[in-house]
Amino acid sequence: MDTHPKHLPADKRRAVTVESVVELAGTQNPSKITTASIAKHMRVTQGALFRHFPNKEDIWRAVMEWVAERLLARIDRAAQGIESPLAAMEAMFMSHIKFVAEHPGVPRIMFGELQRAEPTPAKRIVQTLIQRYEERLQRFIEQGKASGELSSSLDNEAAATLFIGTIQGLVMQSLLAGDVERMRSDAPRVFAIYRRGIERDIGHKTGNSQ
Amino acid sequence: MDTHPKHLPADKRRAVTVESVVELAGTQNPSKITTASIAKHMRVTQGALFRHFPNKEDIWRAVMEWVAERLLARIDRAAQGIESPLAAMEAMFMSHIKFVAEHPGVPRIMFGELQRAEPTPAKRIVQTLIQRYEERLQRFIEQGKASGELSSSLDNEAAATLFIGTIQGLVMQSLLAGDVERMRSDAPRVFAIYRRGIERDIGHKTGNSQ
DNA sequence: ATGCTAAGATAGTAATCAGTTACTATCTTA
DNA sequence: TAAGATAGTAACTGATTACTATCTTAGCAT
Repeated sequence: MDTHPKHLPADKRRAVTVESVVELAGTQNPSKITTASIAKHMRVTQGALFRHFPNKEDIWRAVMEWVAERLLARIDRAAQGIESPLAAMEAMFMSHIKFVAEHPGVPRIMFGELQRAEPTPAKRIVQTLIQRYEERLQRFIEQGKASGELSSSLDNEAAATLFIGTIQGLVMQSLLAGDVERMRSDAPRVFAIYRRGIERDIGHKTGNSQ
Repeated sequence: MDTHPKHLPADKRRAVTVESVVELAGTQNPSKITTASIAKHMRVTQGALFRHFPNKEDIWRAVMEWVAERLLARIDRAAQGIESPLAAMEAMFMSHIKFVAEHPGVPRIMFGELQRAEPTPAKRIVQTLIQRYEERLQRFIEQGKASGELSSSLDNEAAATLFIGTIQGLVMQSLLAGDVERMRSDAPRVFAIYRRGIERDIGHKTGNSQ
């Protein structure tokens, strides 16, 4: 069981490359990831990368596809089979956080990509990812309104924006602190406030009696 | 009135440099800002920059100081003289958004700096900025609880995290869309949900009667 | 006017980057 | 088992980077 066979079929090698980039992004600024550092991480010479990718931009495109695919699959699986729309949204939220905690490089990559002014292929993919994410959210929000779980006066778009923004903010804060675990522990507490902001306002017990 | 005098006193030149970087970051990836591009933007040769800054890192440090100073001043001024803690928080929120909309380079710079793994001087400054920001929020949250505007069962830390996260998410979305104006128009709608999440739950009219 | 000095211009440097080239090793299959 | 296809290596190239050494001048005090 050699863990580092010299020769790999092209598709395997491409997969290894993408995973290497995701791993590297977990410990360093994505814009500082060079083809040389990627190659070193996967124990291959720098030139070998260009046997499998026409250029570096295409490596980033492949990375973003990997991310988008996995993330959407995770949140879809998390929400699957849950009756309550609000509970489904919570499951989406938590699974998203879990995914990011497992791959700390992912938010770095996404934030980095969104910085770009020019519309790179990778940026395109992030944009459609968020678009699809919002579609899913909108559906749950509609259902939630219909079922009476969510406030009927709720601003759908704003609610979706805030959902994603909440995650982004949470992730950003833990990147800042350099503490991935904080993200996990803060997630339920922060979602509780978001939840309170969108749900129908019956059943709250504020306990404020002053 | 020559707008481009050849020689400037050192402090003026440093100020011009910082402003140039902020402007450049408004239209391009901060990590792609080179000393040459900064110099070109301010109509000076590249080498001239190093008469006023020992190295590039120190330019970024100066930029971050500029940002931190201005942003804190703006949100403090916005909240000044407002009785209601909740209203003060709303004013902080809106002035922050306004500041970012005026300087689209600022979030790019901050996000970019937070990406860094190594603790650069500039990153340090962002960290203390957010720390001070949170202090101010905590104060308003405490006051809000005391005055009965905010839910007494509110999780202070989570509320502060979400406040900042909400802004970050909002800004990120508009960076993504490449539309700064969207940020301005979405801000009140998104804040409304956040507000609902933290305030005491009397007086809501959901209108949900199904 | 004159001389001094801070600010800028000019023209470099070494390091690093993505991408290329000529060649070699390994796998596959007829 | 020979031959073609695939994957990898080593060394390189031109472009770009932050930074520097040396020369020039603008603008000020006297």
